[in-house]
Amino acid sequence: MSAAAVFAEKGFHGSSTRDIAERLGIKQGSLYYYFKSKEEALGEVCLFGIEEYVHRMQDIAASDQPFEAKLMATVSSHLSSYRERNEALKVYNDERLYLPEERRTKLKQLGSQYRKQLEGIFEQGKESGVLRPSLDCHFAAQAVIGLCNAWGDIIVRDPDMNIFDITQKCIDLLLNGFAERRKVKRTQ
Amino acid sequence: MSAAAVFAEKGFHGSSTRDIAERLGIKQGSLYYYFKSKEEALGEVCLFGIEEYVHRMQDIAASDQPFEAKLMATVSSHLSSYRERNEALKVYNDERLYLPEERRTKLKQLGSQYRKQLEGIFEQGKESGVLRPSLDCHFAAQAVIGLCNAWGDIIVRDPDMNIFDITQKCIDLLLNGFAERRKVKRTQ
DNA sequence: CATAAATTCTATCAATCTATAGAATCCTGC
DNA sequence: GCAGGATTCTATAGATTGATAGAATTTATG
Repeated sequence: MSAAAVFAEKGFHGSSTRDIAERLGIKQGSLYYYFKSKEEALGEVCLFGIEEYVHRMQDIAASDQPFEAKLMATVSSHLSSYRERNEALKVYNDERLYLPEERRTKLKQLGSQYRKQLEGIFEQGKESGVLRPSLDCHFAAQAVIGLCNAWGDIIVRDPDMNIFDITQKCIDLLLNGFAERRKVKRTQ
Repeated sequence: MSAAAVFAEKGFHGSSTRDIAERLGIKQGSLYYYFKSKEEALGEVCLFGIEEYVHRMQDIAASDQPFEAKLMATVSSHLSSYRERNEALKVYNDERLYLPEERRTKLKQLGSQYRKQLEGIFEQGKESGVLRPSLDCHFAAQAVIGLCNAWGDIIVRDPDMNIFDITQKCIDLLLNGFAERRKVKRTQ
């Protein structure tokens, strides 16, 4: 379903049904064989984008890996999904608020499921002693999502960007921050 | 100029000139006494948003403060600008790409000026020994901007959010990350 | 008050939009 | 090759859009 590409490029209100039909190689009227309305099409694109996204997170959260590996997998999956030009995720991020309330309930549920699972990963990191006990896991999860989406937007517009490099730097920021560590002797 | 509020809520293409006029308390046709076109109105809103934003950064960068204070001021200024419902900044972030190339040159210049000044602040942090010498200042600046915009979007939608709390946590993330520090003895 | 300038209004045009209806075409299985 | 469903087409309705023109009104200035 390649209406996603048009919505991603021009936004929901900026995309006419003619634009979408042209991308699909059919005429405008033929669209309504597939969709009851343009709004329904947006709903399906958003759902497709978030579903793929959530499924990957489910696999990561359920896997038997240490915290660091899960965080790495999360960031890597999130960023590479933009490189693969998964326009649907961008559409979910940018256009879902234009959907009427009834059409957003499923999206909201999936979105908060994703966030909660990411929070769970941070809880695991705390329990294993890798993360500070005082860490606000809700803040942490939102920060990861926000950071990845921001870099995702940059990646989408610059195909020459080195995703592996950015992934590494994001992980490093999330774990260690930018500050210099003082020279230390370990006590244990 | 309160077209900003309409653009921020409904997006550029989702806002009709009638919507904008209604918010201003005038009739649709009267708009064109002020704007040559709807696009020109968007350009002015974007410019207003980024200009205020850049001016604050200029003051911070030029000020005589240590690195940590400048970083704090940057994040604080960025986040509180969303609390003050500076819709124009949101419009700049979300809608500027719908402007034709010629109208975007000034915006691009201001945007990269902001980013460069923020990079300069990180350079200062490196020179003063607070930040790691290996830090990629371009990455760092983009990360700060992305993180603040992501939290800005959340703040705009939830007026009960504690901005001071978020500012603190963002600074803490940027400087120290989420990981636990091992127990250490300082050698110096 | 009178004149001019600034501002807003009404009315309207031409273009574009979403959506529908029914005809035309394509594909599949017998 | 023919029947029938699936898919696409054309044509069009009805609403909304951005923008313009000129009249009406308000505001400022002498």
